[in-house]
Amino acid sequence: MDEPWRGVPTISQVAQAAGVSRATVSRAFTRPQMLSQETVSRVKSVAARLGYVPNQVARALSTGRHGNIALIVPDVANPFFPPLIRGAQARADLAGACLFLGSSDENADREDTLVAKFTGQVEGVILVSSRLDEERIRHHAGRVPIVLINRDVTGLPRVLIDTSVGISAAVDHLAEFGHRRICYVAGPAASWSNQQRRKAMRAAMRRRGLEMVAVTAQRASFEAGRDIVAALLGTGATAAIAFDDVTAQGILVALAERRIAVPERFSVIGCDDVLGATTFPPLTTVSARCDEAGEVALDLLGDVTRLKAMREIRYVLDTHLVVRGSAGTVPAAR
Amino acid sequence: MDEPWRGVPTISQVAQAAGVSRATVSRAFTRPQMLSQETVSRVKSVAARLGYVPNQVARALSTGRHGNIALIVPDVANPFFPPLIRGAQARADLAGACLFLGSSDENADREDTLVAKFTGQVEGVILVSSRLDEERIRHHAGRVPIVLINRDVTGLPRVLIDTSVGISAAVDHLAEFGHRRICYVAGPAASWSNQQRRKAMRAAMRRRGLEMVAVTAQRASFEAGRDIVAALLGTGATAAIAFDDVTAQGILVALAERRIAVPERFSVIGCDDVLGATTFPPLTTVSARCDEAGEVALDLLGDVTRLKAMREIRYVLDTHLVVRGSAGTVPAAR
DNA sequence: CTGTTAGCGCATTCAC
DNA sequence: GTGAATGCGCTAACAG
Repeated sequence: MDEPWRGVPTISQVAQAAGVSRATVSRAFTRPQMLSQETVSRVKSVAARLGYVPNQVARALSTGRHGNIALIVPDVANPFFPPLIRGAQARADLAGACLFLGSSDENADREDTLVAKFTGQVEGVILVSSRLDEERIRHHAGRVPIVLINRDVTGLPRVLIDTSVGISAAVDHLAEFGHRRICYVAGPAASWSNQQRRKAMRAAMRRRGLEMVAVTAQRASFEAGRDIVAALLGTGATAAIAFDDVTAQGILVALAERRIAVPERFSVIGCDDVLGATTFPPLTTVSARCDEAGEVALDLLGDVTRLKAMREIRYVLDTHLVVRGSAGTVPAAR
Repeated sequence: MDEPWRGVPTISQVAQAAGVSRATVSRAFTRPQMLSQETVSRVKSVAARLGYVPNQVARALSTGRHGNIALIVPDVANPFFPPLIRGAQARADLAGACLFLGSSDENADREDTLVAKFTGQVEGVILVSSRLDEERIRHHAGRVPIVLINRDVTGLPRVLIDTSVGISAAVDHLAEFGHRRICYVAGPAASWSNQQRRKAMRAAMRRRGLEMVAVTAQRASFEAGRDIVAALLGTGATAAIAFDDVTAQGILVALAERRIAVPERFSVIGCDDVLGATTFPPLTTVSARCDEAGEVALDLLGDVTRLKAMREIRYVLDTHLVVRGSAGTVPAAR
């Protein structure tokens, strides 16, 4: 069995077998209404018998469009992204498009390489939580339509998950429990989300007249969260709001290892709501609609390529606090 | 700013600007060693100035190869797959290939559609935990090179994660703790892994002279695991081995909700080791090298397409038990 | 070493 | 309604 998959027939073979011209076969697939009912069905049946299927590559070269789009995320393994990918995937299906996936490993250079590799092979790319600097993003945007998720670059279409209201609610929630010194556990410095969350928390804390302290995790990961707790406890804070759920989960486990009960002796709140109630105790968190972000981004990309012009679009998704069991009364006040 | 990304120059423009033929420009990029140093650098500099970049689609049509490969998984959001995707991704990078991602949603028809959509646009496809029946898999394999992961179809190249030794060790582990009636919490019926695990457990139990019972979760998910505990407890078993870690985690949480301490009153062991120590208590599990599976599959696909022949390859990855804290002494024996 | 010629498989003007 | 001709952008013989 040598090269069994090479047996893909071309349009010419179908044309010959059906006794029509290649143009007719082509039209039978792309504009059936231009042909007589009979011709269409005859061509199609012959095509089916031969197992013919239009060559997408050739079609793309001819028409200039193939409907492929690229999605680049910092880390496939981070639970924040799968729902988003799934959302984009669903929309791509609806549009008959295929999705290229790239994982930059939180590395700007790798992300740069990926975009370059995809450009010319896709009709548009979606950059999620891009670690690229503005200049490089603009550079790429000049070569291929780009939609940003969780990155705020003026002039480019972007969908932003605005966690500020959720963060504010989280601070209120903690304040009502009597917490006065709260720590922000920061994520990647290059992350727009991180900057936005930090800023939102600072504002909320100031408004409440509370004292904000901060520690920084090296990376958005379970391990980073676990490693940060010594520093976290050192700040004297009685509660923490973490950059994301995964980091919060790391904190939860490290606290459990130290026999520090949550929320009795320490409260922690996460961000993104990607873990659901799978932690112990179930994590109180700021809910973000990451699946919707993926859907919207793909739709936007469709608009952008269809309109053949890059419009200034800033689509903002809001958030809210999901109260579960990881935040409670401040120890001193018990 | 109208269609700013349309300004991509073609090979002809570069050729003209550099005063050479199109073939020379082509060679400057694909086989520089065929040209004089000087010509190469001159062409490349002109190309760079014009912002030329070879059109991958045209190149693919001409050469018949584009180095794209497709990866189809049942559910991107299931933590089993991201590491695998990441492994494949890494290898694809090394090979200069781009990765198409498809998520079938555990649905055979959708998977079927996806494969068809990708075929003709990729050089090969990797099917992970395919839900397709053998006939359909073979059908597709006749049109495009296919490598299977966790699906055992004779004649097709496949990489299998053999959990039987790990399962056996898990049973031993539980037996040593005094458990005599152990429940297998099954996953998707169409899953090869599920069948394999069930069989391995049955064999191990029989060998030990223990009593095996079983319940079936609708789907491999946290919720399914949580919903199954009533039935699980109803079996009278004192321990459970779950189809995968996610299901096990659901069981853990449901048990916690019922104030049934793990492992004091009930022991649970997972499969895949995709959660690490993120659960409470940390999950004892059968470790599977899912990232390696992705790497191997991609390498295999490379071999297959390079050799232009589909060889019978059956690559088996083994597993072992990772002991953490979710299994312990049987209640009655305490 | 480099230019010339000829397609890759398809969609798309035009004629008929 | 359908066929013949042309080109998408590039690579691959074949010359020279």
